[in-house]
Amino acid sequence: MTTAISKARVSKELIFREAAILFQRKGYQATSMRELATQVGLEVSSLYSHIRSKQEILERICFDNAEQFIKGLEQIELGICNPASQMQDILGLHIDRASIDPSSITVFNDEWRQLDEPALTRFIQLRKNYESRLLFILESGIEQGVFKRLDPQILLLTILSIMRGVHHWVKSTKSDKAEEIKKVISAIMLDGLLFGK
Amino acid sequence: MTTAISKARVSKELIFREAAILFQRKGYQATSMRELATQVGLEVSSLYSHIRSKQEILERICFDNAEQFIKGLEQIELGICNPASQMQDILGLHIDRASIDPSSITVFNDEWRQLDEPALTRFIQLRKNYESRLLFILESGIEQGVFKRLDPQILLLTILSIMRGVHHWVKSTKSDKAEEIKKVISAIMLDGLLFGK
DNA sequence: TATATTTACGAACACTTGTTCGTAAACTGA
DNA sequence: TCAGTTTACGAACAAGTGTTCGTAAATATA
Repeated sequence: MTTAISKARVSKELIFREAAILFQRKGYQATSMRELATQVGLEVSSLYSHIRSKQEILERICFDNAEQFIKGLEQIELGICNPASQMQDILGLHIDRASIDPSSITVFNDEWRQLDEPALTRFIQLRKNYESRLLFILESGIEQGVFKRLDPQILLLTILSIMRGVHHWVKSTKSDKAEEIKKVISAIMLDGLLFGK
Repeated sequence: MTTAISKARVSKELIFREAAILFQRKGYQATSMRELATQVGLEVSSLYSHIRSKQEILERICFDNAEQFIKGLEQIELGICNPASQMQDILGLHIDRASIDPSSITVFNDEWRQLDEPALTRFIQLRKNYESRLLFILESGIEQGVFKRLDPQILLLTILSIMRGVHHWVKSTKSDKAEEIKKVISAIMLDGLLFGK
């Protein structure tokens, strides 16, 4: 009867993807569902045919990424028990993930505080667990004499800081040179940094 | 006539201090003026006897810190023109400021995106200027053969990442060991990092 | 084809947001 | 003491928030 213009239907995935981009640009709180709707090409209320709530989007982004990192770490832990190469692999893991999906990672890094309870506590728990496993590798490396004898806690935080920053310069460096970045950071972190030649 | 219970009057400074703490904990957008009011011990409307707007608070926090860093950098630039010691001083500058006022620095680092125009553009401009001056020091160091010949852009971003993370572990490390942190990070950044002995 | 399920919509709701206004109290300086 | 200024308050406002609901169209299933 009416002209049958087939409206391009929208997938759940698209919503999460666009949400990640908006959350990255403006932050979770500053992004409205109406904004997300127009970005996706829907009316606000239509979003709720796909998702339960705004929080659900944030939770999915955060915990999906958490899962990826945990799985990656498990692989590394099961590999050769060599702290130096393990650390290098962990660097690679973070840089790769930041390259693959920068906006999602940014939300994971910066917006997890906006999680409601009980998700927030659960997330922090995962994070703590992940970090303590990194700490273990660092301590092992120190004990084995392969890492310098520095405060492992501070070492850990330094490394995490660098990794939390990777997504920033995935964008600011022109080409898609994840490999280049990996090389430079490894050079800085492992081989020694600036000084000398 | 009535019982003269003197209401403890509130200073502008207190408002900015408490705001920084709240903005740090929950983010700028997630912090309401009503929340800030009760934290300060006032009713909402009373806040506006002291400040013009919520944005003004954020602007002041961001630009005050920017000014501090710029002034600090100027001092360093005017000092001995030795890239290695200059970098060390810059590390010290960031660590000191993060130790002195962690919440303010956190807002400066993480919440500046919530600035409205035209403050946002102005802030980004300041930041760009600051970073390009750091880049210059790095490039000088490379040219003089005192830094390794690595992509200075990536070097810069790595260093900035570390500094953006400092405020996190000022809290998580027990004692107030800014000096200890300075030593470890310098060791990592300048002398060489993990490997070897 | 007819039926059931998924997706899209407009309107509305209850609530929170930052901010303003008029006014009264508290303080300051003479 | 009195005038003038600063500070605090309650009430209210307009705008924006996430979300719900009933319904209709589109798609899938049979």
